[in-house]
Amino acid sequence: MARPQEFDRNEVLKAAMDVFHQQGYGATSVPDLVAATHLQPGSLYGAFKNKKGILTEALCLYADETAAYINRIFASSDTALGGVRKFLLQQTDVCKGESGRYGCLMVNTLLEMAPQDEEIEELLNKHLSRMESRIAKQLQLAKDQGELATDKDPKILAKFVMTSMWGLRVLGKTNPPVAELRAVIEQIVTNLNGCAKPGD
Amino acid sequence: MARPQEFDRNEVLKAAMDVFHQQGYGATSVPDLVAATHLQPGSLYGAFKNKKGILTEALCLYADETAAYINRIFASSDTALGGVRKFLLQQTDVCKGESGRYGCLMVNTLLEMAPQDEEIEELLNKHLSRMESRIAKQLQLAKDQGELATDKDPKILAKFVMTSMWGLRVLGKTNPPVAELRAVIEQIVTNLNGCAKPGD
DNA sequence: TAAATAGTTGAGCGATCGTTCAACTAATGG
DNA sequence: CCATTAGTTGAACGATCGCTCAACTATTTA
Repeated sequence: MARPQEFDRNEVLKAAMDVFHQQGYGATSVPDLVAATHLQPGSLYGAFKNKKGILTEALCLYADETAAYINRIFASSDTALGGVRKFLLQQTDVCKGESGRYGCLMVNTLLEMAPQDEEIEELLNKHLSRMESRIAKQLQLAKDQGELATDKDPKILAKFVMTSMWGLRVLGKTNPPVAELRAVIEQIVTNLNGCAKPGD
Repeated sequence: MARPQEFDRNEVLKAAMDVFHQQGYGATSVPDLVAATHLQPGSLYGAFKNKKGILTEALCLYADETAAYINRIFASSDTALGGVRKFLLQQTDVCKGESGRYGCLMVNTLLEMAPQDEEIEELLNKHLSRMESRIAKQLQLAKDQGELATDKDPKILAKFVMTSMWGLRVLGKTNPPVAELRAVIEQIVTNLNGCAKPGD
């Protein structure tokens, strides 16, 4: 085995992820990453091949964290449809304030790099569609349990939820008053409620 | 007056705007701009001060074109609310295909540069809120003409329309099948229809 | 404990970045 | 028609970019 690595790979990735999240990929220099991770260029390149390799793994970490976040929300909801509603309502906190101004790392990176960088584009589409599938699954569950009107398509609704969330992430970038953010989200949730089975 | 400029300032800006739109600000080099505008660095810097100056004016041009586009749609609609509906439905064409993958220059730039670059952030917020005001004005008109339920706030609805549009621009980046794009837009328009005065 | 292996260090590489400017060119004004 | 003014040119500047690698260090194996 010889000499072992002195750093925790996940800690390093978390630090790199934060820098990419706050500054974007292009605006983040290798010296920035060196400062954030406390690793010298050689170690960084030894562990991740190159700058894009660091981004790739940081995106996977971010996607995993997001997936875990969604699962937590769905798990803590009384009804299936209520879980999706809760997810949207939680976007108030996600999008408000200083953290809201950093937006979503996946959306930021998609807009910065696609369609120029096909590799990153493909990776992001994979992560995003995984997220969409999780929401679609939840909506299918809602439908199975009779919470959703029978003429609604969970897959389309999941796409709508994703699209709404993306829009909210952009809205968060404009540093809006929390009241406005909440009002827009309520408008979106109203739409979702309109898809519920009449009488519920 | 001495020697006159040999180039058409608007043509040059249009060319620069296209490059920024397709590649993003950071990924666009000055040689890229030189190639696209057919101006030498000296002329470019003489006319626009620096790279960011070019972006600034390109953003203004883009915002003006967008404003003109919205006005055209609103002017060609029978009813006020129908204009907003038409605007959303038109996003199918805006977001689909190759051009859809370039997204919205304003959203792209906002996500790339804010909150790091406060100057660009402020400029974009100005352009975007001008657009939002135009939509709010149209929705107020709809309300005045009794097309909108009396408990609806045109300003909030305008924010909702903007947010939906941003989400759709991100969706366009993922290169979705046109049918999916249309289905999501229909879901959004359904929401807007739910705000119409009952019985219309 | 010596040889082998793997990780760390940071100076420095070539390439490219945004920008400048001296030389040149074309118009205007006296 | 020459001096003045303004625009164009493109080579070249210093800064910074992403990245490499020889020297060094720590750990394992024989």
